[in-house]
Amino acid sequence: MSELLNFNYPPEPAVDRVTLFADVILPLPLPKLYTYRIPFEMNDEVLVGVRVIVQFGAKRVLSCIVAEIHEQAPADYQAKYILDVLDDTPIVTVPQLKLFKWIADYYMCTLGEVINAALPSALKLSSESRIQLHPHFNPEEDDIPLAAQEVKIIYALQQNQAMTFTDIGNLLQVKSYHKYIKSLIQKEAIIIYEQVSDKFSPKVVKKIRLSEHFVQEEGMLEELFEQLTPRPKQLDILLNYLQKVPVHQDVNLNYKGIEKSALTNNPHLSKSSIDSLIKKGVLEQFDQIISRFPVDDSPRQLPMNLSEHQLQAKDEILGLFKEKDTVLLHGVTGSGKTEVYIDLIKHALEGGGQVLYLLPEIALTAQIVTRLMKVFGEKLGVYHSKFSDNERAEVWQGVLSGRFQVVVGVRSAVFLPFHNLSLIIVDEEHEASYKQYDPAPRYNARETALMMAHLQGAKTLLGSATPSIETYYNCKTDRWGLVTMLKRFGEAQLPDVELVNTREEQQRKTMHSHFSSKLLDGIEARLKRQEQVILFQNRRGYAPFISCDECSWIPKCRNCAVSLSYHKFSGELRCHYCGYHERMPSDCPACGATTLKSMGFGTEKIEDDLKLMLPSAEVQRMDLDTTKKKNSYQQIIADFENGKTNVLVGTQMVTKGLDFENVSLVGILNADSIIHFPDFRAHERAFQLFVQVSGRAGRKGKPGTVIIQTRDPMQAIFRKVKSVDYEALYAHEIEERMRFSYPPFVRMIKVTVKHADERTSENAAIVLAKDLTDRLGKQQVLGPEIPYIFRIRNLFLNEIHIKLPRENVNLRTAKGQIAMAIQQLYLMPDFKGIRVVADVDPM
DNA sequence: AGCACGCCGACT
DNA sequence: GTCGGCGTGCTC
Repeated sequence: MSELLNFNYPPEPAVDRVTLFADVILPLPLPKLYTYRIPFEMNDEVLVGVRVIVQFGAKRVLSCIVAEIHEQAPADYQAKYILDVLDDTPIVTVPQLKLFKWIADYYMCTLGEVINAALPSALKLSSESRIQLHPHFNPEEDDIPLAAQEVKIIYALQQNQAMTFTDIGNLLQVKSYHKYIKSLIQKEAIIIYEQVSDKFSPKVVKKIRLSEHFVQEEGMLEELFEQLTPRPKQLDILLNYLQKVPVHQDVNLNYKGIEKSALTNNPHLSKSSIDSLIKKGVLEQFDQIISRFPVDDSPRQLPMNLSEHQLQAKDEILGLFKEKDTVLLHGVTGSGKTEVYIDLIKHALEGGGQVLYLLPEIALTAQIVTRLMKVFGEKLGVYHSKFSDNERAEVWQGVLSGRFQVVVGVRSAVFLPFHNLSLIIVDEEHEASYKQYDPAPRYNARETALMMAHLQGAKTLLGSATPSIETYYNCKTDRWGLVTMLKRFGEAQLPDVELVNTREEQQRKTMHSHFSSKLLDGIEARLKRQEQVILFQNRRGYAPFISCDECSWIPKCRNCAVSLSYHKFSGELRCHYCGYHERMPSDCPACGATTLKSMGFGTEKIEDDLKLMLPSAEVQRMDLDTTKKKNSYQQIIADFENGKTNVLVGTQMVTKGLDFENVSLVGILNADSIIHFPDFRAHERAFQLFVQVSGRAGRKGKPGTVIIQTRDPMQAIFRKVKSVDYEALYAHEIEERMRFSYPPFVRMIKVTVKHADERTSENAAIVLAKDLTDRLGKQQVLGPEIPYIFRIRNLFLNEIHIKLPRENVNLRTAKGQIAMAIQQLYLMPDFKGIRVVADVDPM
């Protein structure tokens, strides 16, 4: 038949029903994808990126993400059918799937682990076994002998329709309730089924509006008034509604209606009369999905004016973006980087793209969110780890739908379903907290952001006052662009850094507990002048350990190779690695002496000592222990901001992003513990930390003072801190990194071998290291060595460090070799129960 | 990750 | 004799 003739016929019905298969990512740590068959009727609904429900194994029903659709029937097994499709449109985008694949490859984990970390659990479905009465079972009539416990279960099921196993367990209050369930199944009194439920529930409000014909047709309202005259209450409601929604002015207002509660909270208007109006068909009730995030309706801030320096920085950045994908904005604390970011975000939005603004957790404060809200209003999504799961799911949906054009978020915000990114900002890019340490995926959000930008053709702006050596190296070698802002905003001066030799003060006996006389005098002087003080101590708790004066006994964790920290407030000894805790003993369990003394010091002791020495001071502590509750962090900040507290003692938390105008002194209690940390990044971190803390001192005209307590003020790093000489630090560090082969000259992978038995762990690590050496070469493999903390959660640790040269090594091949070596180890009968974890680019 | 199948100790 | 402990292995 010629094509011309065909032209007159309607299109053929789809007789050729294609058999399609879907490869899905299960939210489990499994190395590969699983292939399911798509039922014909779902051919159009199953798309890459939607969630589908499948049966996995004999019982389990799981929701998973479709990664690929094809016609290739599996050769060696019968594919099961997909049971259901959950989404009309994909909830994971194609560029996202590419990114997840990259994360799994690069960080040596499974796609399932990435999906698990990425999806808010409200979007993950859970299957729970449910128990209900057997449909043919009638407890009143059927005469089946039942045990007393079984009767109890049947009775409860009559009340509840369906129960879970845990419900039954709670009901019977015995451990071995399974046998009763089993027995009841046998007696055909109950059945078990799987239920998958969507946990995400949008927040809705009940709203009401007038039924349409009353507003659409002339004269209907007048008629209604007459009708309702004998019903004064109902008339009242109608009048009230019309007052709030002036339909006569604009008919369209009716469509939006008003919240039902807006009428019922008036004592004269009762819910029942509203309901009867609904019944009559005068009003109609409808649900509206509303945002869990309060929308800031306050007028948009006037366009802010960038300072000359900020404007210049912005222009430079935009200029560099023309040739380079990544630019570092090196701006000292207080140089006003945030305004530059905001301006760039606006610029990107005008171009129609999405923007992701990443911040470390401690820097994502209410202050910054409020500020961004003022500028971007409803377009801004916030993604914070303290948010509830529903809130996170809502941001996810909002990014998908395009409601949120800008997202400000923490590390995990890199997982959001962007599909049209044009700019990513990674503020405080040097922060170690961008790296997830445990569990997998052990990803670095900065690197992940760079890859995402690459995949979506977006630009990345990294920002820091103290860039990481790796980042700066990339700028120095011209891979990335560099823009500097080294002037403090408003000509604020650099703080004056004073070093105090605590060794000398100790000899002169002028130390008061852990305070040098200089620091203590400094604090007192500020208090007199009504100024505020921040004290930094990089250790929480009261004391890192306690010791008996008589017999030198030191309490240790029973699960980890660490001493227990003393937390005075709770009267406990705590392990900071596994959370084990016990009551602080009153006398020594070893010798019975009552001479237990705390050794060293943490934030809690600083707070305590200070309260004793300066009773008039209002001291507040800010660390992991005081900020666990949802709003406690905000409260502490607020109290300090409005002057309720004069001295803030804290860990890392006090170093980030907080701008207090009245702080004129910052004290660093024990600089040495930070400088002498056994790690190749110790100096870099110490510099970053000291400079960041110092940045809290003196703003807006008041030059601040920083007092650093150390046993050796001659250490070179202090000169660099004093003059905030980043270049000097970089020059020194990069030289060391080159000489001793550390990043950025090599890529590092830390392989940790864990086992409950010390010898097994050690032997396995030796065998693994040998295998790795054979595969990768002698130069590349270091160790195994026993880490400083050699036992955590009852597992003995051994570490192997792998250094892969940047050039001439195929990273992918090398990782494949490492994965194979680990697989090989797992197969050895001697090492049953061994756990091996690979951490790529460890921090 | 779960859950099933499978092989050895303390109880109805 | 059974219930039940958790070791190993598989899940499209």
